[in-house]
Amino acid sequence: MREASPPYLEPLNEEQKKAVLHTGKPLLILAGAGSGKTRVITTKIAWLITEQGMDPRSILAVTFTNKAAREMAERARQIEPRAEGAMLRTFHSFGAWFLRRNGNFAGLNSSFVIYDDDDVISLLSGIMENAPKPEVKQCAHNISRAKDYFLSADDPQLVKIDSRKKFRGIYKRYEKRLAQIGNVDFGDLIKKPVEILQNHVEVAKRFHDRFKVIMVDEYQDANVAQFNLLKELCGPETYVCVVGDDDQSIYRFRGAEVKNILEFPDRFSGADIIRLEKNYRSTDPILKTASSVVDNNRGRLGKTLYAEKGKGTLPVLAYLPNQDEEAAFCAEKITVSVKNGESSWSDWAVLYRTNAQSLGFETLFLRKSIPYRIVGSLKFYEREEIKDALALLALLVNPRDEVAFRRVANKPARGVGAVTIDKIIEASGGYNSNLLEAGRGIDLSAKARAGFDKFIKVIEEAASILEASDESMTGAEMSDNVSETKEEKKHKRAKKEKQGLKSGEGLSVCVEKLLISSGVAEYHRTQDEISGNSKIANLQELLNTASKYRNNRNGLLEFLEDIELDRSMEENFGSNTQNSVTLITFHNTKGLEFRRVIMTGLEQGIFPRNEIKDDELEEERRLFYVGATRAMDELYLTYCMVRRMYGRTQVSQPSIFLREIDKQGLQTENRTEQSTYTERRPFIGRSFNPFNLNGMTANATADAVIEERAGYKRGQRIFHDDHGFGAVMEVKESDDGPVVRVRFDSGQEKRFLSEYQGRAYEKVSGDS
DNA sequence: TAGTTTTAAGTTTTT
DNA sequence: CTTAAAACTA
Repeated sequence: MREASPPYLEPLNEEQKKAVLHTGKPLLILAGAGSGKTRVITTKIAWLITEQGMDPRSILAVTFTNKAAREMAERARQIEPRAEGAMLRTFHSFGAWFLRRNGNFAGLNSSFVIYDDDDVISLLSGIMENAPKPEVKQCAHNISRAKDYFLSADDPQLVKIDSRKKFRGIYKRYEKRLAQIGNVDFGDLIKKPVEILQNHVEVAKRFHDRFKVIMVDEYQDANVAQFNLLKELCGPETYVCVVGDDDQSIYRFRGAEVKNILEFPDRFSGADIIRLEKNYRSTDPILKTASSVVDNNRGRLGKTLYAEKGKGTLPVLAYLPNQDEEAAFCAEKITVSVKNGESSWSDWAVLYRTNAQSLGFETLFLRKSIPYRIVGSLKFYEREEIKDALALLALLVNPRDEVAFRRVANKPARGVGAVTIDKIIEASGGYNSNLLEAGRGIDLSAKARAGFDKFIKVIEEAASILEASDESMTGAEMSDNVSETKEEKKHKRAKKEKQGLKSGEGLSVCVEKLLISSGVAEYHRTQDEISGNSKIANLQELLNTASKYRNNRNGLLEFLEDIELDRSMEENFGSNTQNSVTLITFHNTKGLEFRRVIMTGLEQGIFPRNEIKDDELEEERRLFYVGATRAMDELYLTYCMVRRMYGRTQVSQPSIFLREIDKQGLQTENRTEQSTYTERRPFIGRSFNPFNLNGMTANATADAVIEERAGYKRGQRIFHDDHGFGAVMEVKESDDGPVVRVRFDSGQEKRFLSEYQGRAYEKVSGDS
């Protein structure tokens, strides 16, 4: 039946073509970085539609980040417009979509709200009465991990996550409370759908009938629960195709199991494996640099990537005096290149390990008028005023939401104190109890009663505005399996607006009313006046975003869900970000590419992080590999001599990764020579060669100089008048001179400024 | 008990 | 240095 092969297959190489045309059995595509896996997936979607006559709606493709999902949808649509009908989502957004329609099988109302980590901690601290905050956080984390591994509160395996006896009880109570409230956490978005599919054959059958093809991108980052979800979604007829690269597994800390990819052929019997080893993205020197680091890992399948691009300029290794100079270096390289017309702003990406590092680049780029955009979770949604607003909205869709209730019931103060709040929650007890109703029916002091009645009114009035424009949701609509992509939603929204539906205002009408009548707006306005914040401006920004949603219950649910699942909200904030430099964490770069990449902060303690175990070091190496392989043409690596951290300046040591790279394959640039810092600190003299990284000479020299200045050496035994005998653990620089860290035989550690030597403690001869 | 001031602690990474 | 928790005051 096949005629001449479609034109979009032309640019593919043999293996890629094989992967696209593959049918019949499960398929594992082992795709190295830059080997065109997104092209394979998107082309495959097009091919299935145009050549196999497949209904786009029966195709499901799952990714890990919203950005990847959007990009995939975009590229698939470019090849074949009908691909718009396919379902392209992140695992979590698929889970939410599933639960909105089938949550009733797990006793879940369709208008649940998704709790983020902060909400979970807040709920848990109510359960673990007067436990210290760090312990609550630990429990929250462990519960989340347990769900990653698909472990319920009664699972014997739970001890592997948390060995403490009480953990199981806490987990149980947490689950019970969450069920009473009727909300879910992130883990539930995966775990609950699996349970429903396992326990309800008829639901499973519906999904097996619906999705004939399931594809998973970045499969190396799937956790156990996500694997289970894939397994349950696959019926006997389903064609399953996963794409991954064990060298790019960077989410182990979140429960990702590389085993999933290694054991895929066992779990899906008869699976074929296709390897994509031709790299089209990067030049040979860039690929060599990336590989030389990840090659040091033990636990990997091992593969060779061939640079189809061939030769290119060598990556630049730059040594800078401090982080301000590091930012200046980036700014300079970028500006010069752009002004010369060699590149545009958007060709550039600045990568860092932790979000905190972005600040320095932001401030400098702002001053130098370098356009930039930050990719990553927006701290916008963590702000007090935004959380307040969202809590009010959450209460509107789910009046059982204890966490939201606690947050806003007495904000601004209206006489409903903690005691009253506890009383109301207590009274609500059990299932299906509306907190507002519960509060209405109990005895309260006159003051509390007046305040609480006001609060009820606020919520009810806002709800009535919503209800008024709600086209009531039919049961059919809820259980309907029809996919509704973002694009379709936008379409619908636009259409509604044309039909004269409060155009341009939408949901913001309701949000605004709520903010004003609750007094939250007024509260933050006065806060602004006192401390010169811009909380009101932030709330305004939230209103702008809300205006894009319909002013009814569904619109509100959609709004809250989008915020929980996609905190970047690019389409809402990204209007002026077309041509700008990208500031991004290493983790967030996964799946992206840039012509020119600057990897910053390559220092011990930053990247890789300090005090980590071997397997964690391997994950950091993979992270380095991911970052470096994002670069197409040019790669820059920067590290600093000193770095400010927690407000103190510390001498940095070059990242161990820099020692793993062959220096022959790099150009070096040293900007520390003329540094004023060097002049003030002559102890870092000629003998300190920053580029002599093979064999730790640089570090050893720097350390030795500091130790000499301090008059103490590592390992040395000392005696302290108050603390007794101990050993010097570390000698390092600080703003106030060398600092000595001592571990005393009693077990406790102390730090001393070495200038107090002789007064604070005497030296004792001998060593360990 | 609400709101302020003082003190301590702290940085992975994301859905 | 920034932010969260504890301690304190009105």
